[in-house]
Amino acid sequence: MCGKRDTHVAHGKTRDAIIKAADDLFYQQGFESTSFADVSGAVGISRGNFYHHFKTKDEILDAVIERRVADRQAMLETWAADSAGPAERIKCFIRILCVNESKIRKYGCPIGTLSLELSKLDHSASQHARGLFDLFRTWLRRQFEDMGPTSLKADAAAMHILARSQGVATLANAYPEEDFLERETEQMCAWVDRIAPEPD
Amino acid sequence: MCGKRDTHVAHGKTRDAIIKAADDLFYQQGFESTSFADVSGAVGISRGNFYHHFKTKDEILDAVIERRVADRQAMLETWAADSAGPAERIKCFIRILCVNESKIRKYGCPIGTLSLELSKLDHSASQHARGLFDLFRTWLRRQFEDMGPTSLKADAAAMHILARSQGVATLANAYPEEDFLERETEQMCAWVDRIAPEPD
DNA sequence: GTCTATATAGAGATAGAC
DNA sequence: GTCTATCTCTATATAGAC
Repeated sequence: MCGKRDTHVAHGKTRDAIIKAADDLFYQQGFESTSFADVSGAVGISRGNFYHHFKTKDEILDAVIERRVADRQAMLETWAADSAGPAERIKCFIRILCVNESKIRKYGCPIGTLSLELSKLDHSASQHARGLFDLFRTWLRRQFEDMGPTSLKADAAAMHILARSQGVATLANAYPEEDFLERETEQMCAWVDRIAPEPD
Repeated sequence: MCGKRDTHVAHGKTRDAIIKAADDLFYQQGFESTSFADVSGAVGISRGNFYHHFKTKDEILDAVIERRVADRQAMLETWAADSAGPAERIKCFIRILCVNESKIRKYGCPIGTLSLELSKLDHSASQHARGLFDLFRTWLRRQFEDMGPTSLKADAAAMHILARSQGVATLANAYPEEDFLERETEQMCAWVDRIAPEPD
């Protein structure tokens, strides 16, 4: 109809500000321990105003997940556009651990920690949050497929890289003082090179 | 003085029952979202009685962590006693993922999820909880040392195995339907064999 | 040691004025 | 669209009887 904007609701600066603030706070403090007061305080609006934009806390959560999906999707597209081959693209993924090192040390992985928290809360948005993993899984699988025949199935390789990234993030959070994050990412990159078939 | 019991307070069946119930609930629901009502309900006592045993919620948390430490320590000692060489012992560690598969799928790793939650809550018991990781890290390091000269430093190898276990647990929680847990643990065992020096 | 109140604070959520 | 005021529920924690 009016071009670019295909998503249902995107109106309002305040709404976007709420989502942005909630995104940060959910990451830093966790979903459950972040209150409306925290978010509205961060945005600089009253608690009452809140409910004009979101009827429930779960609605904000959904919006935050959507925001994260859009953000990561854009990131993946950038890598796909910028990098030479599939191996190099996969290494881009691995290196976000280094790029976001300080945040990961403080708060862990934004996707993994949210997934675990919602799982424990037995929250209905658990599946929605898993879509974030799906995004990376599918993208990684695609890259491994593009590599040609590898020793491991493309999806298994994708899950392997995902799992190792998650583990590194969790331990980097528990042991923030280590240089272990860099060491592990290098090992992971070496692993990618090892399973990649030699170029003709 | 009276032999075995060297820890300060161990009196009381009710106290132990509270710790046990809290341990389970903290694992299943998370620390923050577990209320006194939940725990006292599970034990079958009144909320008021609670405060005769624990003055604050943080005190229960400390007791739960202590309980987990003791439990894991006993487990490690069993493996050290039962298994032939260091490589076999390390594989015992790796295989707890399989042994506890159904719980891990539902709730993740009890150590990793607690560590991440307390980290996000910026909770003072965060360091205490890291002691659980330390336990495994030190034990694993010891096993790698006992292997003789390996391609990786013993502590780096220990952290590597810890990280991969954490990652597998997180993804197994997000994707409970996969047989990916088994595949990954086999890969990890193969990795251990690969870095182990050949027996003379 | 266990119970029944109760105090207090904070959460999510609503109503209605501007 | 934003505000203040308020409702309701639940959480941790306390007091005091048995």
